[in-house]
Amino acid sequence: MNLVILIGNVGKDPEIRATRGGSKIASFSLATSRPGPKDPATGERKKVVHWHNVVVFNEHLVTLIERYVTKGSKLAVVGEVQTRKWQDQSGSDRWTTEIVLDGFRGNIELLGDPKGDAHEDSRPASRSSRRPASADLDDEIPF
Amino acid sequence: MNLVILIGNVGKDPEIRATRGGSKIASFSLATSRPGPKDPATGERKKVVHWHNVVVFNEHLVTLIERYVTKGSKLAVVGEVQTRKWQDQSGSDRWTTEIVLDGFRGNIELLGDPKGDAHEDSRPASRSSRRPASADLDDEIPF
Amino acid sequence: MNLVILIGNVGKDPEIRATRGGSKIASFSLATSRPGPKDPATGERKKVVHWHNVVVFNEHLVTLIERYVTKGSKLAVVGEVQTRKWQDQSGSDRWTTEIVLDGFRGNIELLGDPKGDAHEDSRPASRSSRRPASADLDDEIPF
Amino acid sequence: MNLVILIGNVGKDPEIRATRGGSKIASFSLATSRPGPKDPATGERKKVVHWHNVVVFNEHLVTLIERYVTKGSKLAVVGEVQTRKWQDQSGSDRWTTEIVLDGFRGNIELLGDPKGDAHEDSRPASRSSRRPASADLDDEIPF
DNA sequence: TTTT
DNA sequence: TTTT
Repeated sequence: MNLVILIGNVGKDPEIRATRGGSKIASFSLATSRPGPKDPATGERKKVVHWHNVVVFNEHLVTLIERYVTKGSKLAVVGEVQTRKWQDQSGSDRWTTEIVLDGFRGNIELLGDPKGDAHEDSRPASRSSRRPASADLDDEIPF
Repeated sequence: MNLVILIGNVGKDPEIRATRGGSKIASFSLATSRPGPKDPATGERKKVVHWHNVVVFNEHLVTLIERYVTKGSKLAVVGEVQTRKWQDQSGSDRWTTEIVLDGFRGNIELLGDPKGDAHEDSRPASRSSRRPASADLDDEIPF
Repeated sequence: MNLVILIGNVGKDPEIRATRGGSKIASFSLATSRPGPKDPATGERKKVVHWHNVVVFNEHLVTLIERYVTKGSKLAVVGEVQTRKWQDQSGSDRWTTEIVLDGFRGNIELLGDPKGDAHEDSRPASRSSRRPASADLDDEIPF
Repeated sequence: MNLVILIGNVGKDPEIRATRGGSKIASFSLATSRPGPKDPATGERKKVVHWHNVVVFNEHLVTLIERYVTKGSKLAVVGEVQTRKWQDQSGSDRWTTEIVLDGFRGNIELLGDPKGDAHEDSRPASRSSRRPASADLDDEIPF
C-alpha cells in the first residue's frame, strides 16, 4: 500500500503537457500547512508549511484540473508517493519525489478557489483566465 | 492534511541516532510494491517497487523500532510527507523528501519479519542480532 | 490500523454534552457525497450521499467544534470506525457504528462554512448563533 | 472523500454470493485491534478490538478473496464507509454500516494467513479447504 | 536495499 | 509558490 492524502492550496497555475503518446499530464505544487509550536514570546503558532509536487496522469483528472484548478485553489488529493532517479548535467544521480495520480489510483476533490466560490459538484462560474465560457466542456456553445 | 499510509518491507536494519537534545531518531528505507502492467510477451506482471525514506522522531516508536524492526520486516507506517532543502558540497540547493513520524502524528504496525513470525501485539521471540533477551524492556530481569 | 478520512458537510448544528466525568463530547452528522452513475435518460450524474455519525472525545477538538462548526460547515475528519452494541427497549441487541475522534487519534480540518468564509487557521469573524463574542475562548473578557 | 483503511484479521471464512445480475459479492468480518489503556492492577494492556462488516463488489477482488482469504487471514483493506437503511420484521427502520469495496474504489492487500505463509504477490501453496489445486485460476491443469 |  |  502506498497512499497519500493531502489537503492544501495550489501554488501556481497548473502546467499541462502532452506525452509523446498524445495523452496529457498535469502538474502543480501544493502547500499543506498545520499549526506549528507556540512561539514562547508571542504565544502565537506559526504555520508549518510543506510543499508537494503533484503529477496527474489520469485523463479524467487532467480535464478537471484544466477546467477548475488555478493558483490558490484549495484541493484534496489522493495519490501515491513515488521517487524517481535522474541525472543532473554533471551526470550525478538525483532523486525527485512526487505525489502521483495515475490510472484508477488517485483522486482530486475541489474545495474552493481563492475568490471564495467552491464549485465541488457544481457548474462553475466563469473562470476568466483558464475558463472562457466557450471552452466549457459540458456547456457546448448552443449556436 | 498531510497523511501517508505505507505497507512494505524494510530494506536494511534501521539506523538509530541521537540528537544534540538527547532524544533518539530512527531512520530506515521501506519498499512498497504493487503488481505492474502485464508483460505482453510472458503474460506476467512484474512488481513496481517504490522506496521511501522513513524518519521517526516519536520516542515510543523509536523504542519499538529498536526492539522489533530489522532488515526485511514488514510494516505499516502512518506519517507525513516532508521535503527539506539542503546544500550539497558545491553549494547548490537540493531537496530530500521523507516520510516523517513525529509527535502524535504517525504510527507503526508490525506485520511480520522475514523469518515468518509476526509479533504484532505479542511478546517477541528472541531476536538474536538486535534483541538479546537481557535487553527486553518489559521483562527486565537483571540476573 | 483503523483509519477513516471523510470530507463532507455537517447536517445540523453539533450537539455538545458532558460526561459524568466532566469532560465534553461533541457529536454531529456528516454527509459525504460523490458523483453517482450517469442517468441514461438525462446524462446527468446524481450525487450519491452517505451520512456518518461523528463523535468527538478529544478535548481540543470539542473546543474547535463549539467555536467554529455549525450546520453546513465543510470539514475534513480523521478518525476511527467503531461499532458498539446496545439494547433496544425490547431487549434485543442493536449495533451503532460511529466515526470516533479520541485521544491523539483523530483530527478535524475546517474547510469553510455555508456563509462562504473558511476560517481554517484564522481568528473567526463573529458567529452569531453559536459564537457570541463574549464566549470566545481566546478573548476572555468577563465583563 | 470517504476513505477507510483497515488492517486486521478475518473472523470467519468469507461468504460469496451472486447477485440477480450474475456478478459475485464477497462479505466477511474483519477485526482491527490496538493496545488499550494499561490495567492499573496488572500493568498489562488489553487489546481493544473492533469488528467491521466488509462487502466487496469489485470482481477482481472477489476472485482474490475466493482464492486466498480464509478465517484468520490478515488483510489490509481500503474502502468506503456506507450506512444503509432497512426494515426489520416489525417494520421499524434499522441501519447497517458496512465497509464497501466497489468499482475502482477499494483495494485489498494480503498480509499473511493463520498458517504463517503470506502470499502477497506470489502463487499460493495449496489451500485445502478453499483452494483445491484444480480450482487454481492461474495454474490451469495442463492436460 | 526489502519481501512473497 | 498557496491559502485563511
